[in-house]
Amino acid sequence: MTTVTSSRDLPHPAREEIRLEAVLHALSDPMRLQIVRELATDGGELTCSHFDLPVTKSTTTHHFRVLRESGVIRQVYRGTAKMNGLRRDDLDDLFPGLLGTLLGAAARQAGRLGGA
Amino acid sequence: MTTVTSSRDLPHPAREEIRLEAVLHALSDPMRLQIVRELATDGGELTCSHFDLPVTKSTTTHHFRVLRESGVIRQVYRGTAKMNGLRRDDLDDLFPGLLGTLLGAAARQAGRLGGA
DNA sequence: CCCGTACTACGAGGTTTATCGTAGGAGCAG
DNA sequence: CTGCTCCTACGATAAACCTCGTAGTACGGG
Repeated sequence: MTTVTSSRDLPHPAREEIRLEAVLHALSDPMRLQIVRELATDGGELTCSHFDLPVTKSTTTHHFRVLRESGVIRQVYRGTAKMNGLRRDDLDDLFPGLLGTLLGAAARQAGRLGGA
Repeated sequence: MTTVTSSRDLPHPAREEIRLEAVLHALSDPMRLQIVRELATDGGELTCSHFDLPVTKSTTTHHFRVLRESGVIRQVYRGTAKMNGLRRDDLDDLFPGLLGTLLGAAARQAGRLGGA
């Protein structure tokens, strides 16, 4: 049972290699924070093309790579599509509560800025 | 009772102007994260010169300014010294639990990397 | 008034970053 | 095989960032 999901493989940092500074830097970009927020509310995996960001496709690819290389998301090919998912398990293990608090803070700010 | 602490005043963002992205960006630099960690463990106010960072004085000034302009710390002159303190009240109000979780994550990583 | 201490302002250098456009590879439907 | 869709790689550009050194300001002590 070799469970081949795809042929192309993408480099991810191991759990112990994830650095807090890199995670914070990754999330300090509005575009990337938005991506992570959508991934969190969905809960599962989303394709790159699902996101409708106000930047070109090239730039979107760049942001996804920053998120992956910092250890925030996991990316895997499925056919021609590339699925993206939060590394919730790893992040919660390394930094308990961080992801949740961060998402809460982002939601709070979004409500404050965009809300009535 | 005019409680004049100093003549020079430094520009701080108001509480509602503090942006999560700016806070995360400020804390994504190892030097600044270190500063914030020391300020947190101390609890009170510390002078700039108290910190012994592996960079020049100019660079240290720069980092303190980034922290102030992002709303993470409050700076005030007291004589020739400049006192630095965390804006715990404002941050806790805007982003409940964020500062604590962030400091916890930083401590955890420091223990993991530097510890036995 | 002069000097020392504490911090800043400004400019420069080198790296990183965000963004784009074009060209191209990998998989799937005919 | 042909085409289509999804995504990537590369190069370019302009902005931002970290770092430094030098010169300078503000305050307090003698």
